[in-house]
Amino acid sequence: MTSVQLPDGSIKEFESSVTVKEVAKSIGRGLAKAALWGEIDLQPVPLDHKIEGTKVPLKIITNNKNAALETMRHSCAHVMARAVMRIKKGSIQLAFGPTTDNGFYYDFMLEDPLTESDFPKIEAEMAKIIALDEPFERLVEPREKAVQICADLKQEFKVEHINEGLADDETLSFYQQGEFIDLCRGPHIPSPKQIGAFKLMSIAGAYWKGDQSRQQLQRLYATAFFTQEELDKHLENQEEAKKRDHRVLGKKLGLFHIDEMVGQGLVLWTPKGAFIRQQLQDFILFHLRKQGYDQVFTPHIGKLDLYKTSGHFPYYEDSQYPAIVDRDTMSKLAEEGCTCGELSNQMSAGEIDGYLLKPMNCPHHIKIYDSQQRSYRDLPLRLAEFGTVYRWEQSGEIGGLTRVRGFTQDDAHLFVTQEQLADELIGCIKLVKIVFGAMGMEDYSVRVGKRDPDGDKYVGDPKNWDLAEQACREAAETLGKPFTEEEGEAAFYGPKIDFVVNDCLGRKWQLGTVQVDYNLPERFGLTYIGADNAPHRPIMIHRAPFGSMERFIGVMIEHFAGSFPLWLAPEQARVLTVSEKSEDYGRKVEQQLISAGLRVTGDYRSEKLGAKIRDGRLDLLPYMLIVGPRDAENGTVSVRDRVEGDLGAMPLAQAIARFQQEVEQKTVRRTHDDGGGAS
RNA sequence: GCUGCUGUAGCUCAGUGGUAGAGCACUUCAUUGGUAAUGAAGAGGUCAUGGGUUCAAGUCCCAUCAGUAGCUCCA
Repeated sequence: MTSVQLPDGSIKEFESSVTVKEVAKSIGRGLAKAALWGEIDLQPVPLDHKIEGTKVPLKIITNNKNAALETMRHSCAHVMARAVMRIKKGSIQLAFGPTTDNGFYYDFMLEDPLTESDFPKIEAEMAKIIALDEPFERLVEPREKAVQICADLKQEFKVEHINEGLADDETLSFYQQGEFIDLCRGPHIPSPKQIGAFKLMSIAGAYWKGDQSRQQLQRLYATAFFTQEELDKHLENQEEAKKRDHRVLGKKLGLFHIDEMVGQGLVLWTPKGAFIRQQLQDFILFHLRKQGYDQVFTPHIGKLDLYKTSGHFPYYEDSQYPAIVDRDTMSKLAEEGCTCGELSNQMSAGEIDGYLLKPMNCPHHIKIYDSQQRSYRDLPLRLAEFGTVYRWEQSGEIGGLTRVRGFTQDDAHLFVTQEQLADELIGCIKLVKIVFGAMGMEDYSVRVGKRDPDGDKYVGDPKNWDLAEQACREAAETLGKPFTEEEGEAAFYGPKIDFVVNDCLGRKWQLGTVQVDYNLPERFGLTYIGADNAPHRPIMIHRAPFGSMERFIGVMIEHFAGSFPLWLAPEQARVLTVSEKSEDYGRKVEQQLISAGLRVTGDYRSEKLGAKIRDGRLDLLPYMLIVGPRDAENGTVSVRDRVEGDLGAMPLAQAIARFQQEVEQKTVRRTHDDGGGAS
């Protein structure tokens, strides 16, 4: 008599000993098919494991749970580490080897560093280890013994981790497979044969415990799946994702250029990309006017004094372009043999003045606020500017449009009273909603950053902070989608709401942001005269629905996979002539469309129609207008739609009306094969 | 900034120490066609930059610049 207790507490009874597989079968055929292995008391057991006894606690692990995949991948990480230890000479320190969304990695410190040329050897060794089919055996040891084991293995990271990271654990578990033993919480798969297919992906540097001041380790990335088909599918998806990468599409579609000679992270907008950017600006401007914003312009530089008052200099000096010093001062300093360090010290001390390329727009806007006396009747004052700012981002961090050194924020600063704060925040959120809504971007996450209750770095009255955090929360609620509240994520000057999207490779980027600020009004001594005829301190809201035009457009290119909706497409339609005989009619059609306000070009080459259509498809044109003798005779165009394909001939006026309506309504139409939006 | 990889024609890439290559794009000519590639010819290069090794360097070594995967950072 054997009985098994399932995770839901139910008991299954059997006449004699049973295998895990048989238990699964007794529950259902589907489960038996999906079952990969069992788990008894955290110990994985294979499907043919014989269960005996009463009330044996059994969990059946299936393929359709991510947990199974993660367990298998983590076991594969052990196999990989074991293979590396067999292959590489010299000392090898193991760090951590967790799973990630797409696979797993293991961190090593090696005397003989890894390179990609080691991959085939490591993969072959892994295959050998898997073929041996040795189980992962769990060992539980008391602290002292555990430390001793790691010390004997000369695994100093593990010793440190037991003493610090796992200081509260009385016992520690290890998993051993053949000669390889590793401190590990588990669980593992019952047999390495469960690792269906694996592949080493890349090597990268990573700091021990994520701390830049600690040792830099080598991180070996890999992935694994239960079947070769799944791995192949994954690799194919990765390839597809690369094709919609905005850096690839930007080049292919001629949207922007970044030139070595101009400088790292400095974007040159080509006509097509500039057009898209202008459309987006016009779009948001329309809504800003409706919401009572005032547009301003401010210069790209400002005196150091401005940033000393704001507190951005010298505190953020390292992430700014060096200050601009006037010519006379510069030559005097050069004669004195002044070093960069001295120059910087003198600047912070205020001994010499200079100008900074603006790293943000707020100080300039504050000075506009402060340029006249303000009454409570003037508030809220909303100053908006597409303000270009420059930041000295670390060289290794720069890439494409998503992290650059010069970028334009769709910035605005709202000067409000405490009573107005909540409503104004809701207004800001509304704009963000309009932006994401117009793009059909639904897949973004919202984070409300609150102060750390134990922190002491925050400026402003705690009572006002409570009100502001509450206001942020309520504003976020108006989005009608879930958001996270994160303690300690607020800036020191106020709470904020951030909007984060993923790019085509799964990296997260913050786009829109709405931030409450108690600090700058204080530092600049801003006031307004209240109804009580006494001066009061306004509160500032910094907000940018797009975030930066560069980053937003980068993410947007990937979201649409380059197939922009008609209102954003730089080239909305192209006239294709069937032969040169129809060129006159084609040019007439092109001209009429242009007169109707559409962005249209013509392809009058002596190519075959098929070739012209192919080129148009590759350029991701929303519409192609095919004209031949038949159309010339009937005054029609044959419309080829990016989504629907050939729509047949229709009168030119009908086609124009259709396009104008689609532009007017900012319709977002998605083809089925463009992935449905990675962002 | 750090670790790994990469840099060859406008683009995508081949080229393991011995005369610089392909496809696409471009130009010209022929062709005049109805929904994803007509044919032929031509032009196009300081092999990222600067040093070094060698009889000889696109190829090997070093440095710099840039790109890239990741780490760290991001007012």
